Amino acid sequence: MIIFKKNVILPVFCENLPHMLNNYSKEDKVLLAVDCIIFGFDKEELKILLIKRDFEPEKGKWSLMGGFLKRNETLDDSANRILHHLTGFHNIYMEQLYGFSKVDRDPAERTVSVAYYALINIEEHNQELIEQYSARWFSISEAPKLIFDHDQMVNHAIRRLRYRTSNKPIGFELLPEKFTMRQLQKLYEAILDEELDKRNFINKINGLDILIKLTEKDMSSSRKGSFLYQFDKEKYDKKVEDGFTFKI
Amino acid sequence: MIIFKKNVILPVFCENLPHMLNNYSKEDKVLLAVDCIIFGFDKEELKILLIKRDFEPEKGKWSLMGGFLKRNETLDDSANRILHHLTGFHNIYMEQLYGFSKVDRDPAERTVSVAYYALINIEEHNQELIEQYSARWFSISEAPKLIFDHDQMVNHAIRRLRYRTSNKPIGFELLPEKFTMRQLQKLYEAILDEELDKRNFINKINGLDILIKLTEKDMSSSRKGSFLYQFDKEKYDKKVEDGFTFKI
DNA sequence: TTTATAAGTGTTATTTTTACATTTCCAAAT
DNA sequence: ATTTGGAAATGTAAAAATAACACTTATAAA
Repeated sequence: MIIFKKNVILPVFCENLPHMLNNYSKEDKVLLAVDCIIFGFDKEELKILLIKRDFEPEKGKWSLMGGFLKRNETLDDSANRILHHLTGFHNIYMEQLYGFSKVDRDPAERTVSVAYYALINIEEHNQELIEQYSARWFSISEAPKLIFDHDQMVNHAIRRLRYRTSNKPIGFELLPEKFTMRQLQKLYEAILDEELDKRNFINKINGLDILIKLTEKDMSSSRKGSFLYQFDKEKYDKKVEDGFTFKI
Repeated sequence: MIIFKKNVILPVFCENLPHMLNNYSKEDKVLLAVDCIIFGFDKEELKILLIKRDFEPEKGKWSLMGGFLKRNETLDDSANRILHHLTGFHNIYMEQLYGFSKVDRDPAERTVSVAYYALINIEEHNQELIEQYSARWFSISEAPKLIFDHDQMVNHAIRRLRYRTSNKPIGFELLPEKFTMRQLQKLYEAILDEELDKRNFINKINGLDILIKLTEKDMSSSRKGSFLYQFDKEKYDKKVEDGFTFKI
């Protein structure tokens, strides 16, 4: 709905003051895209899920999964919808990143894209959907060049992910429900791109007191076997409420 | 420019795959607003610059300064343009914050707004322009309720500003060229909303080695007078290059 | 029974952060 | 000329957080 004003004296500078007059009709509209950087973690590597374009423009090139904002949805809704299409899941951990707006970023039409990043348990994706979209997991270091400004988006997402480790226990979103300390450490090493000391890491994690140690062991990686842990979301939430910050 | 595809067999799921077919013409377009949280620092308080709407809807209410993205500009361009209108200055320190997209956030029309925050030296604004826009500086604690989701934007900006102190010497953007240690400390106290120990603060700042101590003194606040300092951007830039982080 | 291998475990040194009180300088008043 | 008032300037010691470091244990497979 567009409202037109009556009986208003327009000073000269008013055409530059859209918030002062709701003559929205004169304003340019744009396509608003939402592109998702989907992170997964596989054994020792941080990966991203990319889709292959099989049409022009940029046919045969790899790209982030994306879509356009619809009139009746929020950006979060849109990102959720896009993630659901590719993975089959709802309630994926997801965060808005940044708006990319170079005028010619998409050669087909003026488009502004808001990038989101998402964290998923790589074991849980829907293989069928992924095939439908010609999607593939790439480790960060081996990912191909992407279309448009998608590489820039990925770099932005990695930086954000790295920073987020100091605020939120995002790592747990990327692991299966039950995991070993070694897996958790490898994940943090992958995200932070640095090696961590095993004892210091375990001490710090235990100090946070947000893990449940199970009696169950994972026997696949050694003869001794390693205990499995679970993330205790309840304990974590209580701690966050009391104003605590998660820091590795 | 919109490109229509020919001779393409459309699988059933293709309408949900805009990146797979550039049939952009079917997609909804939206108005993209840019709203600016303009911070200033006055003596002991962090302030924001607000404008008063003198028209419907939301006549008489206070709001952030904003505008709409034009077809041929980036979001940064747009924010710069808006800031220039209100202050008369170019090259204002500015950062993109977040995209706000509640479907009915603007009752007049579907609008997505990308918020920016900016830091300006409060002594340097253009009084004439500010009067033209019925603008006023408010201390954060005394700011009126704002229209739409602008309060949410301001809160977001304060959080970001607080975080940025640990990365960037943003404080200096808010001060006059020459300033006293006390002013700098008061500013950080205002941003972080906590009292800091004078000696520890000075030790830390001096440890960063990015200030030039002038021989000149400010005599307005005491009989002894206090030395004035200048931010040494060159030294700072060199340090950033060597991978250093600024932390108070 | 032996062996091979990753899992598990604490202490000390170093660095960073916090807490804290006295002296100095100068303009204004006398 | 002397005194006075008040903010500016300054350093050290205790506490906390972080970083460095190596041996023992549990188990399956040989």
